[in-house]
Amino acid sequence: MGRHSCCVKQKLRKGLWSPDEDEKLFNYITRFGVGCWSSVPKLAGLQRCGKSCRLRWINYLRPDLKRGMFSQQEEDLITSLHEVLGNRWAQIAAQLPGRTDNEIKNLWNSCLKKKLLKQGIDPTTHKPLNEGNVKEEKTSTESLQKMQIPISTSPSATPTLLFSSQCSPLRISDSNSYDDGRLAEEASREIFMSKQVLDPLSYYDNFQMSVAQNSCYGLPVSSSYQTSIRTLFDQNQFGTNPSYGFSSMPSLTNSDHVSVTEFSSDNNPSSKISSLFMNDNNQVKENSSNNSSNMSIYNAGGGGGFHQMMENAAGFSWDAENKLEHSFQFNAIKSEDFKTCNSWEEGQQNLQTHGSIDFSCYPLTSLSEDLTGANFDIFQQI
DNA sequence: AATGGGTCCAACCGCCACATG
DNA sequence: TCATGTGGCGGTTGGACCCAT
Repeated sequence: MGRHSCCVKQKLRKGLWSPDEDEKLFNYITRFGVGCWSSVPKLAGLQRCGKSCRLRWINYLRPDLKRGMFSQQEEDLITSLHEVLGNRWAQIAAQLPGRTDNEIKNLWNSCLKKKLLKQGIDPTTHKPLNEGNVKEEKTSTESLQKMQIPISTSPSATPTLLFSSQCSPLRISDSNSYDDGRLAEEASREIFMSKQVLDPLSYYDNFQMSVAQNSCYGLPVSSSYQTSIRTLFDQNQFGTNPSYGFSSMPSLTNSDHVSVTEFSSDNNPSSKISSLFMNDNNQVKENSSNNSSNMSIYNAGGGGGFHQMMENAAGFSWDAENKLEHSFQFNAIKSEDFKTCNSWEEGQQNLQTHGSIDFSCYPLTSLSEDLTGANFDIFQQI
């Protein structure tokens, strides 16, 4: 137990991934998706265990990753979420589109913890250090109760975290069971702590109302924090495009488009990939279809989301001699090629038929897998 | 220039939960 | 019901990098 059987096999590489390995994995996943991670290394020609491949994809190669520094707003959000959720990094990451649990965990351990300590706040209890030992046991549950967040250990459900439009208390929706408007506290407390899913559509719609009521997560929110969150959402442009449904693949703002263009004009190999994507994308008809897969969402709203993905893809930090430029074989993706598919197999079929990538059919991970499902439902309903 | 300490982060490890036969 | 395989998560670590001396 513990060590996966695939890891026991001999001659499996460990340690840092080479650009060549990244390339193989990326090419494989983008072409065929992921059916079973344990079979990926073999099929992709990698001397790695499936677990390692999965981690690499999740934490580094996935196109919807937001790379770069954390904004102050993101840090604030992480701190707030940590106060409520503790070290449940995957759940925290689910609230931060494009960020991985590993990334957030690292940020917490290297920066945020220290920041709080400097401010005289116990990073574990989020109480002033001199009060840290007092009523420590109450902290987490109190916060949860204030926020009307159900406490649970059940891992089965995948509810959606919503800002209520009617009132500040948090509501939980698993998109099936709780859409009758019951308050979270009426719903099972078994759910939220086990797994929460951000429903970006409801999230933003309702967020606006919550902000108007000076509340967030059912708690009073300072104006500065509201501003922070507001900015965070603005950055992700949820509000400007009704087609947005995949929060882990945020859109670019107009300025982002400019930056992409500029970025593409230099001689950076990565930017050449970006340029390649941009060229492909320029051929894409900008007709967003709401009855579409998540991938098609990239095309929605002037292609912002698609650009974001491409920018992120271009943002792979290959070393100076990276071979992406000539070795990655991305297929031109046309919007009409994107069909809603209900299974991985179907996605494979589409892939073979259209030669395009449909990420909605890919098993995603802690950050986005739930979003995928949630948003898929949303788009089916629209 | 060499080196030692600190920081950061990608990746690994160990465990748990769940699915399947 | 049990054994086994796999995915997912949080904790930990090793090495690359940075900076002061």
